[in-house]
Amino acid sequence: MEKKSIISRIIESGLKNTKPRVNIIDLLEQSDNLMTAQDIYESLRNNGVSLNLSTVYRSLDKLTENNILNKVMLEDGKQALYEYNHDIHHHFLVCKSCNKVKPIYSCPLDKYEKELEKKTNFIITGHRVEFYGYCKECQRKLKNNKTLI
Amino acid sequence: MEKKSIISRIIESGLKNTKPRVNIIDLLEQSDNLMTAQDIYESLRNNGVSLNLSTVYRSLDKLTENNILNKVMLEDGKQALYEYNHDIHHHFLVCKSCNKVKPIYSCPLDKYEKELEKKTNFIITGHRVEFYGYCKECQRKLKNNKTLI
DNA sequence: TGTGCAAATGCAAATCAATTGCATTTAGAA
DNA sequence: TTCTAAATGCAATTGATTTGCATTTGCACA
Repeated sequence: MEKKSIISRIIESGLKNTKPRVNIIDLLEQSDNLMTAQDIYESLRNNGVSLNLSTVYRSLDKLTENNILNKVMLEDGKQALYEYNHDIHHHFLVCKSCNKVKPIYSCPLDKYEKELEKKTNFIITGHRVEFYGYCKECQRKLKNNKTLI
Repeated sequence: MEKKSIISRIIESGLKNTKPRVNIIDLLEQSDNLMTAQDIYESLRNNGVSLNLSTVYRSLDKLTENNILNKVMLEDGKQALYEYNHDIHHHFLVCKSCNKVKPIYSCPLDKYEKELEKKTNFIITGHRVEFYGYCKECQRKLKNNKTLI
């Protein structure tokens, strides 16, 4: 995404257009992988952007609040992951060996969710689904080494 | 569950039968709600059981490793929750207002999971689903107060 | 029924992600 | 250009969880 529309998204949210925010959004928008606050901090530093880790955390909070980014907590619950919010409903497929996280852009739950609302009297506003397993590469490693890393 | 079968489960796992472990399993087995390590620690202390918080954490780890308990990480990712493992596949319905967590004993994903395995070449070993929304009681509060707690 | 030893515990200190207080800087409205 | 709320940097703090180490305990085996 060009810088201009990143800046628009920031400003339309009522946030100030600052370098750390533009850099963070830009980085996540380019990235194929979800990133932790620390990942983001290091990646930007390595690319000559000077900023503070607490600024990264504060920016991520604001940008997540304003739906420019998504915050994702996987099963291990160690660190939060962030992704650019493309406004496309999706879930994740997580490899338990290499920890790669792959988005899945189909969702089997729409009908089920409606049923569940009726059955439970809840108003359901969202759901979270993750699949855990082993990716093709790690399956191959398993075959060769008889052991997963 | 009677103490005897709790002890059997511990011993069958190759763990030592200790008071903290029996107490923790017993508590979670009785409990209607998922509990944090802190919850468990306080509840046992209040019932006259003397034990240390780090013992609670270490016990929870061992008992989770051995599938006697389940560790659950919700979206907020603040504290881990634990439940007795009844070996019945289930998911959760979480109220975003009062944070109540309700287990759901139906699962819409079996067929979908198989499709996904084919499509992605992953071997899928498990999945996690949570629904987020507002429970009946909190909906009522919303109506009355025009604001959720 | 005692003995030995690995496993478990208690306690204090450490870790690690994330948050906060406060002084300084900055974006952007007027 | 000026002004002010918002954002940042830095250091200190928090809160959940983990770890090191000395002590205790469960339990296998004599």
